[in-house]
This record gives sequence, structure tokens and C-alpha cells, in this order.
Amino acid sequence: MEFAIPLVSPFSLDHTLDSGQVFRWRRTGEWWLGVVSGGAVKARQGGDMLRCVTSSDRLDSAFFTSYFRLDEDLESVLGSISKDKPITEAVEKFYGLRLVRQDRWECLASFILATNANIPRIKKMVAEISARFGRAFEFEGETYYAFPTPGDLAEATISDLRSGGLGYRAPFLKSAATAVNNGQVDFEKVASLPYEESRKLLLSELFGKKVLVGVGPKVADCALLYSFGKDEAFPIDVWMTRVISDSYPRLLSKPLRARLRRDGRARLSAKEYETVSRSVRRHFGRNAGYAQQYLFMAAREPGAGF
DNA sequence: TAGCAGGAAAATC
DNA sequence: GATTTTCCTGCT
Repeated sequence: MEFAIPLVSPFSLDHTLDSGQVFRWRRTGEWWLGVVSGGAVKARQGGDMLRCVTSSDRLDSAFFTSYFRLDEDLESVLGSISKDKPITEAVEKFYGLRLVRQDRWECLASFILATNANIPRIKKMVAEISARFGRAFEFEGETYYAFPTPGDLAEATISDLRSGGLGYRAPFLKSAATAVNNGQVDFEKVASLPYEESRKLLLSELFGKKVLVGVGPKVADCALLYSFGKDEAFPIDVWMTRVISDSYPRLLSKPLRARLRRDGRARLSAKEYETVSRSVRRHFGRNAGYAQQYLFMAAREPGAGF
């Protein structure tokens, strides 16, 4: 179907789809082409309208209003995080960038694959498992593949997944798919809890044994921010570690600050991650996740100095 | 070409 | 309990 959504609150389709949150969108000329919720969509922004052509009546205006969170007041969110110069500059530069409300399983699975990989590589892995294990469908004469369901991947063998270029991530993905498929992981329950507890649940810290192998602090924060609506989640990868070290050294303990200065590629231990996370969330407040996304964009800008 | 980039788990101190 | 090593592949 074809429709246009009037944009009443600031929005930048380019910044939003280019910010490393989503892995199934690509730019083709003036259009962005995406596979979302088992269907395909072509989208382009013109002035204050978002034009869409989709493969299914299910992917309608209401769907994308929710997907891009267009009914939320971005200006007030950005006002709430603009506490200092670095974030204010990032917000000006990437104005209109929004957090996307993704499918929970696709998001969790994608970020399990994202460990030790950059964005092009993550996109490649996600495309590969979709083509191999996802449902095929046609749109405008081309074949597309839905993201595989937990059931699809629970049935796949680890060696099939490995040969899709996933490497050591293959068993993690299969075990997560199995756990979700079995109902061992209750997404509704995760969504209903406040941030701190929802995180503990994903990390299996509320029970004895680890359910989601391959899901550590960073992956959990990505899933919570991008698909569970936990806007205070603040995923910290190596890029964010560099931004914090560079622009927010006072949020770090003295020894950690010194270590990060010595080694620009140092990684945080689990304990340090928790400490830094608390510190940045206290600084940016309930919309810290938006701050993270804007600072991530700024860090990845050519010329950011990293 | 060898070396680098990049989170979580396992191994080891 | 904290630090180090291993797990992979694409890119340069």
C-alpha cells in the first residue's frame, strides 16, 4: 500500500536509519528500502511528509508512526538531555534522529550477532541468516526475506549458522532462539518491568543459571533501548567508551580515566560497565538512551578524532 | 600479508 | 574475585 505520514514533530529519516540501530535498511537513491515485520517498505522523506510504499496492508501509517515513534514529542526529549556542550552539539548536528521501536526478537538476535563486528558486517550476517532461514516474499518484482522467527532458527543446525559467517556467535544465536521459542524468555514480562529489573531479567540475574548466552550488559542495553522502550538504557560500546573518556571524563573514576587515556581502545570490565552506566544515566536522566544515540553518531563522524 | 576491529564467555591467575 | 585469552571474519 501507499501512504504519506505528515511530520508534526522533528524527524530525520536519514539520521535515524543511519545510526546503527537497524540493520535491514539500505539507501537506494532517494529512497530507503527496508524489511520490517515480515514485509518490505520503501520510504522517503520530503519536507514535512514521510512517503511510504509497502508490501502489505499491515504496514500502514499507524505501523510506521509507532515504528519511528512519530507521535512522541522529540523536542522535549532533546531538551531533557541537552545538559552540556558535547551533547548539544551532537543534537544540533543530527537533529531529528529518533530511536526506533523494533521487533523484540529481531533486535535481540541482531545484537547477539553484533559482538565483535562493525555495522556493515552485522548487516551482512543479518541478511545472510534471513536469506537462509527467513520466509521469502515478493515486492515490486524482487524477492525479500523476513527475519527468521525464533522457531526458524531453533531448527537450524549450529553448523548451518556458522557457515552463514556467524562464527562463534552461531551457538549463542541458536540457544537464544531456542529459549525464546520455548517461552523460557518472557518478552512481555521484560517489557513490563522498570529498566533495572528488566535488564537483570535479560541477563538472567534473577534466576540461578544463564538463559540467554551471548547476552551481556551491552547487548542487553541495546535490546532494552531499541525494542523494549527503556529509554534510560545507555549501551556502551568502544565508541561510547571513547566519547565518554573524551567529553565526559568527570563521569569516570580517576583510575579508569587514566587507563582510558593511556589506551584509546581499552574495554570496560563488567564492573566498570555498571559504574559508568549508572554515572551517565544519572547525568542524562530518563532519556539517556537518546543522548547515547546522538553521541554515538557524533563519535562515528569522520573527523571526530577517534 | 599480517594485523586490526570488536563483546561475551572461558580460562587462568 | 580480578585479569587475560579465546572465539570469528572482513577489511586494509
